[in-house]
Amino acid sequence: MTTNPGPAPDVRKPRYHHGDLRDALIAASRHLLNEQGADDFSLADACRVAGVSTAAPYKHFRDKNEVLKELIIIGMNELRISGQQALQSFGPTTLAGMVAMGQNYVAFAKREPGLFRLMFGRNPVLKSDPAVDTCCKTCFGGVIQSVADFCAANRIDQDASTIAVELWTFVHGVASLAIDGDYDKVAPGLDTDAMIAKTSPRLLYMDHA
Amino acid sequence: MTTNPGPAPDVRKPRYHHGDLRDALIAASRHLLNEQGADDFSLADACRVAGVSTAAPYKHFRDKNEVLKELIIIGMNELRISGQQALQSFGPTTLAGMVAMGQNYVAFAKREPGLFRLMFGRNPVLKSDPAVDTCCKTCFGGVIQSVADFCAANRIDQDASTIAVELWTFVHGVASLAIDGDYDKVAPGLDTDAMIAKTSPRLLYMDHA
DNA sequence: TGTACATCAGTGAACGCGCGTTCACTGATGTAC
DNA sequence: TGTACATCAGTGAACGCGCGTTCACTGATGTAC
Repeated sequence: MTTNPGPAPDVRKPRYHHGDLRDALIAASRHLLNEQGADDFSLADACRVAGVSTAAPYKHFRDKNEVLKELIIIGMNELRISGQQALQSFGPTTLAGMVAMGQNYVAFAKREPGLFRLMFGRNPVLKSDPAVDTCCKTCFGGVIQSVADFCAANRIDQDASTIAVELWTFVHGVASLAIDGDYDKVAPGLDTDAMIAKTSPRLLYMDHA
Repeated sequence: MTTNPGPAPDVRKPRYHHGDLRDALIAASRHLLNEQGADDFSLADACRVAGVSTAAPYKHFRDKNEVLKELIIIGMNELRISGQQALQSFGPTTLAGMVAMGQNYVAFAKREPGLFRLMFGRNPVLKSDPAVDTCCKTCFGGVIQSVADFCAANRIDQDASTIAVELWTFVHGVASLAIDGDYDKVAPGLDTDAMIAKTSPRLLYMDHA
């Protein structure tokens, strides 16, 4: 705001008050989650990355699960929004838009494999949280609505939510096998974007259109 | 063999020598894996189930990873064999056979979710083991060969291994979303067998046959 | 058939480790006067 | 503008816990004589 803001506080030197530890811990946790896997993640590691003591998080989060819950919500929102953007960029009722949304799903998983596994892995304690639950349903519901719109616009005479679940299932399979390294065993270097583009028309009953 | 074998050793009473601890530990580990999740599995738990001290496994396995590796190999073999059986029971080049193989894959995952996640989850240390690697490739390769045979017999003019990977991807997506409870959020009570039966013809280019 | 002995599958106690969480504390910051 | 004080985000030491693994041992079993 001012032209001469004075000497900025030296950010390199650790200060007693971090200033934005909450966000820093979320960022550190997210980074570690993706870097070293969802199973091995420890809050203590995140503290080390953020440069604070292991007791510091408890000033901002009730416990470790609160951090993980927030990460799930953040991830679900980002996945939903980026999916909608991918869809809109090609037109919400176009095959290309559907393909882009699927490719975006897999790109997200590849970019943030640990976060993706946290979001979709079995974890009843985290997923039964009302805020998390709502967020997941909003994300998945958005996909289904998009496919429903597509079906209506393209006069596809099938139950839209059935097709949506099938499409979701397929791209989720792609994402899972890709980030878990299972494709490497039998189809190394597989072009998952191409596979999604090739498969989507069949799943959407547009193979012979 | 004898008509009067004499008093059998009381199996209920724990003996000093277990007799078949190796198999018992594998069985206990498998049970716990499926019961309480792959992430939380501990060898100490398996020892408790088997009724031995936590040092006992080291007479039969080098370390915990050796147990997990063996479980992956066992699971992969069972999955491969049961898949072939499902296929054969309907005829190896029939659509019904393909569907049955896919349904068998998902049934396996639902029956043994922990083992399934261990088999397919990211775990470079375990999966880089030569025996495990070979076993995985044999299992996946068998599926691809089966789909190739199907394509050849049904004069499907597409690359068989591409179709095989697509089919595998889809059923893997079904299995993952089912056992991780993600379907529950948006499609509770989903009939996954029906979905596989409904989707397979499209994936196999037999929709309008 | 009975005895001495080698084998080795089990024990149980101990180790070091890293974790999540708690606790009394400390010191930087903002505000009231 | 300067000072007293409340606030509260941080510290660091400690806790209990369960884990994987090692170790010297023990006792059941099979075999040689």
